[in-house]
Amino acid sequence: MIDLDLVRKEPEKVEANLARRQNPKYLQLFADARTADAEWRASLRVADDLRKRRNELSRRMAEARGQGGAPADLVAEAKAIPDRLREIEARESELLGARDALVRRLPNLMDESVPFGKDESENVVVTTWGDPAGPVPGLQSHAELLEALGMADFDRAHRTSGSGFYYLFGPFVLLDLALQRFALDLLVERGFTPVAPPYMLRRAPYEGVTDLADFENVMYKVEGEDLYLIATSEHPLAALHQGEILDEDVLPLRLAGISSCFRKEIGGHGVDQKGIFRVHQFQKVEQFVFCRPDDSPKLLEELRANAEEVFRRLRIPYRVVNVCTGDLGSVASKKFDVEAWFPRQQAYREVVSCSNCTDYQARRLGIRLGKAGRPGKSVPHTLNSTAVATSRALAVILEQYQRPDGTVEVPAVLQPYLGGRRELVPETRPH
RNA sequence: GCUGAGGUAGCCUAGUCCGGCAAGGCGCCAGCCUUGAAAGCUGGUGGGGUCUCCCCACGGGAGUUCAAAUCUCCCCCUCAGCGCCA
Repeated sequence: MIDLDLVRKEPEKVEANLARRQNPKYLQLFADARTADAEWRASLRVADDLRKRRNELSRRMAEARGQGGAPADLVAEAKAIPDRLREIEARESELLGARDALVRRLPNLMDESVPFGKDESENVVVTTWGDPAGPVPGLQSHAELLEALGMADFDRAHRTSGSGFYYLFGPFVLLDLALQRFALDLLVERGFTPVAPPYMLRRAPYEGVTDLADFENVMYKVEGEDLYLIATSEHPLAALHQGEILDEDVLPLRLAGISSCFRKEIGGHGVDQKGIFRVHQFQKVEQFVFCRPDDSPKLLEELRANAEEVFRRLRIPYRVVNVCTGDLGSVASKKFDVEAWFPRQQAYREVVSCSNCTDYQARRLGIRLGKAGRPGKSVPHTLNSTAVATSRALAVILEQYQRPDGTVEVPAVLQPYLGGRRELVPETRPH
């Protein structure tokens, strides 16, 4: 949620920022929000005047209580107020509800360095690392390869759970765990605290952290409970300090979340239909930060550097793009994507998303900055970035480290986590 | 799941039985005092507005009433005990 005070005091600035999104619906939303706010404030004055009169009369009647009672005309006036007030207050709360609903739907204000563009094709490449290999004849898709290795079963998973699910087996499961532990160790080395969060959240905190428009499309709801499966550990990490006052002196808080992630909407199909690239469930190690407002640009670079380091150590070629105005979601103020090179597809595909959400999530979650136990008026900033999502990273490893004979080299940095195992070779499962 | 106790400002608490301007403490801020600090003293310390004044705010909502933290109803959450359980 953006700062209502800013909407009132510097509407031109907010409007200009929203205009860069090139989506007329936001400008309309903004205009509607301002109108609703003005109407609510006008209505509030009328109600305030009436409440003032009621309080006056009420006070005088209390004073007159022991002295023969209040004059009849006062009583008559007082008795007439509640009905009128009920009507005005109903209108007032309706206007306030409408105002809040509109304001909450406004997207975050974008950082000035976000490049102007219409969609993801206009994201701006800011860094490239490694050599993107040319086409390799006979290179198998990660799904085919996994099945040939005997380390995944997609058909049975589709039967038991539907498409977008998978069974993994044997050493590949250990590789998944190795990747998580590798990323987590890297973050711990850099001052992050590992966090194992709840995998389900109530709706109220969830509304604080996500784009509400996406909510119903993405979230799995637990039937009969006010609980939703998390789409990323970013969400419970952000909600960790819901309603609290964070002491400036303890910031920044660097958290490394580790969890399974659950998503209903998994996007397009085609080349990814089978496999682990687009799935309903995957593991992710996530970086999350609460910080002072001034520090968030610097921390965005820090998170991005950590994410890049994961892929450098894995020796996976990648590039980083600065996500343009037309492709930026509604929560982030600025976002980098790290895109790994998938040789079979001859394309860079997103493996990391690294965002500065400024005060947008924190304000919705009712988190305030404070000092020495005293609440202040400002709101901390939050940032998040993938360290590694194992589904995507494993998919790219299977393409990059695949050998012509159908075996797979284990990336050097992961070997210590696998007891020194250096390759994946076909296995016969006893079932 | 059952039973019980709770939810009041940044924190802790009183007020609820019996309706009438939300009291006190801690912490924090400012001033005085001091070589400096502590202590002490004085004042301030939720949100909003048409800002010497007024309105709102006691978990949320509805109701009764001239008037609700207080009475009635519904709901939410937390804790404790019991039950179940990897």
